[in-house]
Formats: sequence, structure tokens, C-alpha cells
Amino acid sequence: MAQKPSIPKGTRDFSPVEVQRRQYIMNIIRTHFELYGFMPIETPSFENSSTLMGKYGDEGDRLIFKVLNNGSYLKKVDADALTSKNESAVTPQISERALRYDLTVPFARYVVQHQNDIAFPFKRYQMQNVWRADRPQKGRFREFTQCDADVVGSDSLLQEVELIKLYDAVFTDLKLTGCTIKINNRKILAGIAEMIGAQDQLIDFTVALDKLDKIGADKVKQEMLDKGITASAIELLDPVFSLDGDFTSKLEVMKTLLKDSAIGLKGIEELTTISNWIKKNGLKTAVLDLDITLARGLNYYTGCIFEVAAPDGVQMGSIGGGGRYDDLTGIFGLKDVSGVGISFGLDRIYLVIEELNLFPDSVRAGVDVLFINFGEVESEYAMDAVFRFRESGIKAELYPDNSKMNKQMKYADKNAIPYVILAGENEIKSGQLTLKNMKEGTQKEMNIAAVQEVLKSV
RNA sequence: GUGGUUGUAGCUCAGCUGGUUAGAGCGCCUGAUUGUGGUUCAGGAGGUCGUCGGUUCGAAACCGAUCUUCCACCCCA
Repeated sequence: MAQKPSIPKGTRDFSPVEVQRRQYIMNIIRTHFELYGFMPIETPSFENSSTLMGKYGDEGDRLIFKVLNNGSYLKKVDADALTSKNESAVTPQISERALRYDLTVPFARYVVQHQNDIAFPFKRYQMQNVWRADRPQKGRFREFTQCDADVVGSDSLLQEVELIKLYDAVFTDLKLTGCTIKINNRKILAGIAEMIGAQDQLIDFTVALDKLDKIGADKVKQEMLDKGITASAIELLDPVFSLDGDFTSKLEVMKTLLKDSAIGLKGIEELTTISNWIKKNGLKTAVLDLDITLARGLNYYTGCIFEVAAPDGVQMGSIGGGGRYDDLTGIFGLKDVSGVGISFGLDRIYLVIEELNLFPDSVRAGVDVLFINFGEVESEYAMDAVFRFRESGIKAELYPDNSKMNKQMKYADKNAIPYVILAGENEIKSGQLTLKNMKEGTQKEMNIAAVQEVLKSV
């Protein structure tokens, strides 16, 4: 080992059990996506920079991985920009492509490009990797997987209702009970900003408000003051800071507060409609909660916004998020197409399930049964059974070499193979198999049909 | 991007204010055990101390740079 190999910061290898568990989660998500009528698409790992840049705010632009041009990429660069180390001028000249930052913007690009082939409303799901040049932390990686479901071409609030039900269905199926689906509406935020005369500072205002449960009301007020929002305006916000109670009563308070804001009332109305639908249909294990401080940074959202918090007691950022964007395709030239979607953060969901020990035992790599190799003649006898087992869907293999029994048994043990079959001289004579249960340590000689019965239920 | 933190055997970590040949547990390999793993016992292999440079008679230890880990900001799944 001359030099230890390594992988880039914020990336990971996935070993067999981890891949198996990731697939377990993805299969559940995919099943529900399809139950709800979403159809799969895939888009390229990298896009033209112009497609991605400017869609996620300044912060987002900084976190986009740029792909260096091929060939003599320095030839065309403006010499002055280069010598003065002006990165923002040089970057577009040496990089015309960038790695996907999320799945929503590429999807908007896809919709515009394929608009003539799409029957609207179009429901698509997509489970692919995205990349962010962020500094890694717990649950934060530079390469991670998002599982998105979006609908474009429908203004109906029924879509929001469906997406909330979809979150609930998936988390229930994953045994991840007690997740909180936080909901808010950008129109309400806009209404509040309007009410306090800070419409022009909507972003600053929401970013500060978003930190309420983290840094407290006093610090939030201070941050708003620093951003130039007046003290008298901030005073009007007191009912927001002290908002409490259930969904409906919170809505009532906000309704009174926003009585003079048309856009604010529109937001209230939307949330009321959604809340009534959810009340009617119920949620299995998740809780829907109105969180007026929920802002979400992605600035293309215009209506409802969602964020999913892991069950209480688990330290983890949001495990899902989404919202409605009335005009995302507009920047690519397709007007008046509203979209709404949600995202599942596979990697964070994995970490939460792992922490809570909720992966079923049945999720494991490797075969159900291993045949011990006793030699050439015995191998022929064993392989006959191996092929028969595989035909009936039982994962089986014969240890490839006639190694010591000790080594073969250890192999089964290490790989958590639940059953081992001994088929040697004795068994060939009787035409039977000896089936050993590795967990119990018990074994029994029986015929092949009986063995098959036992193994089918593994 | 800002501030802090971490790196010693495959893994988890000891290693004193700088001083011979760098340790432990677990894992791994071999044997006790040629039809029985997870227990036990005996033996064994495995380390340019993240990397590069500096200070010193002497560096795993001190200094600098760099990479990496984790954490807090920022932002987010």
C-alpha cells in the first residue's frame, strides 16, 4: 500500500448492506409514488450552467459544482479578468456546465423542452443524485440522493392535499411514525411583510423569521432591526412570535392579523382548504402542523411550503421539503404553468431509520442458504438443489471451494446467512439434505421439498 | 465562504513536559477441531504515526502549510 486511496470530501462508499437498506427505502417511496400516479423520469447529472445559475439565490449559486470545460479552456478567457483574479468573470468563461443542484429546476427545464409531448397535468417522480459544494456535516453531504414527486399544470389545492397524504403514507410504511409535516404559505409571509411595510425586504424578513425556534424572539427582532425593518413594524409581529395552539386556532389568529392584506388572506384561505381536506381524510402517523416561521430558502416558491421534521428526539435537519411554485417554467419560456412538489431526503431518512433501529431484519445482503462444499461429487449433488431452489425464488449458493468446514461455516456466519445445508456422503446416500438453522444452531435431515418449504418463508 | 475540531494497526482508541525496538481491545490468519460457525485456549501477521516542510543531537508528540473528519455559523435534504 504505497499510498492510501481516498474519496472526495462529503462523498461516501456504500457497502452491500447499506445499498440494500437504501433500496429498501427507495422501493417504499417508489411504490407510493406510483400508487399516487406519478411517473418516473431521469435527467442528466450535469446541465448547462445557464439552466442552473440564478435559480437558487446567491447562496445557491455558490454551492453549485461547476464542471471545467474541456480542451484549451484558458484560450478564450479575458486576460484582464484572469490577472485581476475576478472569479465571477472568469468562471463562466472556463465552465459552461454544472452538476445538478436539485431535481426541481432540471424538471422545469424538462417540462419546457418536452411541453408538446406532455399531457398536463403532468405528474412525475425522480430519484437521482444531486451535488452541493457545501461543507459536510452530520446528515449533510456533497453528493446525496433526492426522491422528488411534482405535479405541473394544475392549480388545484387537491395536489397539496395529495402530497401531504403521500408523505404520511411513505413515512408510515417506513415505520417512521411521529414525523411532523410543517406547512406554511408564502402568501401569508408576503401578507405579514406587507402589513409591516417590509414588502421589499421579504427575503430578509423570512430568513430572520425562520430562525425563531432556534435563536428566540429577541434575536430575531434584533436581526430584523439590523436589516432595516422598523421597531414599530416589528411590534406588530408580536402575535406571530407568540403563536400557539392547534392548526385551526393558529389560523384564526393569523386571519385577524392579516385582515387588511388581500394576499395574506388568500394564503389563509388556501391553508384552510387544505386543512379541511386533511381533517376529512386523516393522516395515519404523521402530524400536520402550521409553522408560520417556516420560510425555506429556495426563492421560487410562491404558495404552500412544506418541510418534514424527523420524530422527536432525533437530531437531524429536515428529512423532506417542498412547495408550490407558480412560475418556475416561466424562466425557461413557458408561462402560466403552476407546479407543486415534495422531496424526500434519502440519506437523512436512512440516518434516522438507522438511529431508531427501524430497518427490518429481512433487509440484508446475501443468500438465504449456503451449501457446504464437500468435494467434486458432492458438489454435483448440491448444485442440482441450488438450481432448483433458485427456480423457486430462494437465494442459494454453493461455497465455491472445498475448504475446511470451519472456514465455510465462518463465511456463512459473517455474511449473516440464516441457513446452511450439509449435503455430503451420508445425505447423497439417503437422497436428503441436512438443513442447519444458523441462529438456533439446530439441524435436521429432510427431503428437498421440505427444505424448500422452510426456506420460502425466510 | 467564517470559526473551531480530528487524524496512531482492518476497526475503536491509549501513548506523560520531545528520549531505546510505538501499545491495548476487537477483528484477521494458523492450530487445538479432516462433518459444524457464533464460546474457549495457544501461536502469528499487520504501522513511511494523514501528507509535505521546519525546529532539534533526537519528533507520533513542538511549529507551519495542506488534505481529511466532526461540530457551530451560513444554508439546506
